[in-house]
Amino acid sequence: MPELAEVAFYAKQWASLKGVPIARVCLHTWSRNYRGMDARKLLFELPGRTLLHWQTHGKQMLFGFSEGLWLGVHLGMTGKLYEGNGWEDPFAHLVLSAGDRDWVFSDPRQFGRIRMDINEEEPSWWKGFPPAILSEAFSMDYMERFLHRRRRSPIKSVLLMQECFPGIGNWMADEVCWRSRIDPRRLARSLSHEEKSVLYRELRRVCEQALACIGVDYTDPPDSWLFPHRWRDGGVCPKTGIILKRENVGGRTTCWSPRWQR
DNA sequence: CTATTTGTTTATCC
DNA sequence: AGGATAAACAAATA
Repeated sequence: MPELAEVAFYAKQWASLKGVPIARVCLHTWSRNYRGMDARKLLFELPGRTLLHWQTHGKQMLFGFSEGLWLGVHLGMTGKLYEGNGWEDPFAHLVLSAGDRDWVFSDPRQFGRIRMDINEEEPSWWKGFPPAILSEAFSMDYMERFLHRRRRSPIKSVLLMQECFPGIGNWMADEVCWRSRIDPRRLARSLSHEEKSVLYRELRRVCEQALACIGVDYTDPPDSWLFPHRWRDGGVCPKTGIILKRENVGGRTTCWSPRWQR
């Protein structure tokens, strides 16, 4: 379930690998997680190297190892990173070991992606990402221009486009629409300037607040959010007490509060 | 057995 | 050309 805050959390789970030279690497070369690369390269290149630093951008992660090795990780739909016993996990697809400790990438559905580069500089695919939602460059004006370009799509679908909203996924998009009191099915062009400005504000607040709970220790957001109610059968809007509605919007199941969101 | 899943890429159609 | 939409990917769970 990794979106912005979950990705921030999972990236931190490998922080304890920092400064520990990798002794052994285990993986399945056939795994779909390695599409576009030769997984055997990891077996040759990773042992002996040390994690120096890491960063995230939206749902993307980049781990920088000694002597210019970069490991890119995307968690897809069901990926996770953790420190623990890799042998106990039937879906472990990459296990880095040192002493008796394992750092594991696990992903049952294999929609995630691992990539490796050897280069002094950060790999080229890492550069040229759109501005992070919480950065200075992500201005109201910038967001409005994108909404105009995507004016014929439902606002829910627009929020899921990583080219403008890096890190936003299904639950965050629903949360932002709910807080902004906007019906997720509405086309982007139907939003007034006032509504866009509420959307902009709530978008940034959801990112900030999700990073402060899920991003820190995976604590669920409180019951005052849509989050804990949206998948529950018979779930009720915390604002109105009315039963939440669920419907497919732009190919994704979407949850909203009928009277509350217009 | 069927439908569903918090993501992305590709094909197809407009 | 650029944009919208649906399907595909894999495997668990209800």
